[in-house]
Amino acid sequence: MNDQIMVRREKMEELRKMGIDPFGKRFDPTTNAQELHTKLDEEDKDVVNGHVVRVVIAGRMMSKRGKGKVGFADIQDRTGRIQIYVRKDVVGEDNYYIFKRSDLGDFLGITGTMMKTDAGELTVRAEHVTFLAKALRPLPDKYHGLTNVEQRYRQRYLDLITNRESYDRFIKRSRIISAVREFMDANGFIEVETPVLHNQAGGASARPFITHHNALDIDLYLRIALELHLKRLIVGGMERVYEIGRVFRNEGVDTKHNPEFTELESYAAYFDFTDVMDETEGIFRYAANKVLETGKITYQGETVDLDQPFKRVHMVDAIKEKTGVDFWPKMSLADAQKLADEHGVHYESYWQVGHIINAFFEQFVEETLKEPTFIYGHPVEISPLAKKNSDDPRFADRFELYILGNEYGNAFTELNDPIDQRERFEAQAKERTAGNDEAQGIDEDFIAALEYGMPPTGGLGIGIDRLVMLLTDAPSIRDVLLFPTMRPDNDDDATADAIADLDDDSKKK
RNA sequence: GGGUGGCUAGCUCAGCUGGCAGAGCAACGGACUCUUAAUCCGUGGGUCCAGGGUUCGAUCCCCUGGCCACCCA
Repeated sequence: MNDQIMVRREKMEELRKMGIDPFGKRFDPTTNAQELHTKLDEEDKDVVNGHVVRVVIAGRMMSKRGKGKVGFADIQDRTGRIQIYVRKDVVGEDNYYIFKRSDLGDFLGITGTMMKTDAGELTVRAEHVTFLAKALRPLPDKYHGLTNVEQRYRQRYLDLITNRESYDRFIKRSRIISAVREFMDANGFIEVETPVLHNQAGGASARPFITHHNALDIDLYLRIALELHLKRLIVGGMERVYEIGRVFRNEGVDTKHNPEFTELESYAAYFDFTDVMDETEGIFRYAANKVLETGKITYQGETVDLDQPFKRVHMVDAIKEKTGVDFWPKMSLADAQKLADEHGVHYESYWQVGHIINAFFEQFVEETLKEPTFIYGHPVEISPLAKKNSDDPRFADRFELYILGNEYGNAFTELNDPIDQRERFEAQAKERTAGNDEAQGIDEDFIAALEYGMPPTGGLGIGIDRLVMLLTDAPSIRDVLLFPTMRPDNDDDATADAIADLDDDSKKK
């Protein structure tokens, strides 16, 4: 315990002795910082000072400038900051003492009247200061804020207190998600909730987290996608459904990936993937305009106009344009492997032609797609849940949305032929055996659902975190996650982990 | 998985070629009735990420480990 913490504890006891609860009780603010600034910032000093406007505000004291018998402080609430002015001759000796002894970080309630200072700053002239809660630990530097990246993630509350741009970004995140819901609701979709615990991980290519249910004595998987349950609801006749939910993928962590993240998935009966393109454009455009009040955005120094129609390009055409390699002619696996060798594209033994086409796309095209672009016509081999194109069954009626080289969405005309679906699952199972541990298994219950009949359907998945990054100009996914996944930093935890690792090792043996 | 960088007071950061651990903010005491990164005078505050090694002597050099960030695959 350092000196500052000890001093604050002493002050806490001092308050108790004065009959003041250092952790306070219910308080009734009548307004907030933003409302006051909006109403009065533009008014002349004489006008503000000439009228008695009584207000009650509450918040955390962020800075304090005192003279002997008069002091100023900045109070921060959820809407911003407002200065207060406390005079000993106004609030009285005891009350002034409480103000004077309060620390940065303490919560105060102020009853007073509005004024403007000589410098023109809107200020609450206190008539009384109510002590609301003691901060027993000192806040980060009032000027620099908290800059230590690790600490900002581990102790997000400190980041939120001291770094307003971070606070505002999370407010925007909330508004973006609300806007997405508004758009979906307005288009006749209903929001549903499907299980997080799955008997079988499916709907995407990813390694799942495994957990265990004690009473049933079964292993369960945390979902890696929402897809297969939502499509069961289309079978059930709900016609337009969406879910915004957390999915979990047991893979690495970097600036674009967190083990748990938020996905929007929607399914609409009688849509095909071109309708879903329209839907996707609508979501992006609506969210941007609703939250940013413009479709023209800047992300990491690059500008994008979401109000313009998004480009629509077939994957094979995009590859041809960038590399000159033409995958339209029918070719054998050996032909494709030769092309891959010539262009330095790595491939696995179990890959088919389609996998190689996709690898060309990822290696040569993806990062060049700056303008919002729907890349469609993915190879069937990497699209086990998408319907084949009726003119060219090598490709699926599927698209991904790219903006500034990053992927934001994945969608297709859903495969509703249960016979074909079984074959696709079997191909996945074969890949799994061949060494792809991200390939899916065969979901018999899902196939059974399809056998009862699913209407032609268009489905969509959008990474909400990526969307929030784009709209809030955040360089890392961790900047839009309140509590990103972190290793424990506690020594005791580290020891516990080490022991757990030893246990795992002994089990393997 | 590989590479690079970071970890020093509550926070933000210095710390030279290896020679008594530093500043600003914050805190404490004092002065000050329109300040605003308040000012002025004074004071206290350290597991230099951890462990080992080299050395008369290590925040600094070496090794091992931890956590974080960035880049690459």
